[in-house]
Amino acid sequence: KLIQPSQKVDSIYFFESGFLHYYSYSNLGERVTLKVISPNSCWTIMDSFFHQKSTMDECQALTDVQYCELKRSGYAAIKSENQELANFIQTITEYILSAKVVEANKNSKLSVEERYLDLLQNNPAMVQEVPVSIIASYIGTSRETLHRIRRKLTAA
Amino acid sequence: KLIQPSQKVDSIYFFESGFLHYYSYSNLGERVTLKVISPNSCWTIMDSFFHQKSTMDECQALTDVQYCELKRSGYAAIKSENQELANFIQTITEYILSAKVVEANKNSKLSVEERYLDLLQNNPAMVQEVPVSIIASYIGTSRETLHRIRRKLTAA
DNA sequence: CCATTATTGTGTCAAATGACACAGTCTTAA
DNA sequence: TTAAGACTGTGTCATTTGACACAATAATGG
Repeated sequence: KLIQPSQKVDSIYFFESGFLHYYSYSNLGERVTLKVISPNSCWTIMDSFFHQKSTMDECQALTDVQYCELKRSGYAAIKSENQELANFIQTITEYILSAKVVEANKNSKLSVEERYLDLLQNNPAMVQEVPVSIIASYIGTSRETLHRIRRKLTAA
Repeated sequence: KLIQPSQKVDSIYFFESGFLHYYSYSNLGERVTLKVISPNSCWTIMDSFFHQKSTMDECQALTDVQYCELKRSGYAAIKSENQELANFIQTITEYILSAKVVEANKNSKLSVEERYLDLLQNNPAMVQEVPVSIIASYIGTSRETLHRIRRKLTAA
């Protein structure tokens, strides 16, 4: 539990290298992977960052990680700097929002196996470096079922 | 196919009454419900609206519908009106983005049955007025499995 | 009012999945 | 080098699910 136990998140992070595991627990106590954060990506727990709420989720490094941090005060400063920067941030926010919806819709349309194939295509490094059990939870299935899928794929 | 066949979406809509079915097709040709739009909510296909792309999804009214429309030009006009309105839109966008992520994370943690119970709690009108087959597709299961869940619930 | 269609309820059965158990492999630290 | 721990591979089995088929019940349109 290196990065977040159950606290307020006051920064946006940019990860230069390494993989992180963002997860939570279902009401049956089972750990659910919400996201695996890959290198060269921005991330924060938005609900906590925007609304200054404490989160119940957790995040921990799966490998060594290098990252930069933009504090809330820095974010606010950029927004109030001038109109252009504010507009730029608005554009980015719209972009991320749109991408989130597209991603959610894509997942609705894909089976577990298709999600795995999609991962293999778009993020092979993640498949290699992150434990199978976490990948399985991320695509919404059990370790064993993911293993069956992989066995089938190598057979072909 | 009353509202969108496969075209560009140039407006944000506000629905005053009625339910809409937003759906797409998997690569096996099976129809997948992406969202059921309830009354008193705002909606658009963001990827199409923000990036002026054409969508492959479809949307049709399930009941009589009353709505308002904000065209892209109107949206741009509001944003450029003055700094306060632009900031307000930024705040709303951040809010929606955060809510989307929270919703996606919640769904990851819930089983099909829990999603149905959640719907019953938070949107009983939708459960009553929208066909079971569409509700089933929306929560990610078959018509029959949803039926089994409902049978079990009424038995208890 | 009847006929047609859409939607819902239900049973059966094959297929997919998750849980469990355990063996194999790899890494790490003493 | 060995022991411990973590992760992976794999088989079995009970449960769940989806697909199919069809009856029952609305809803709709002449």
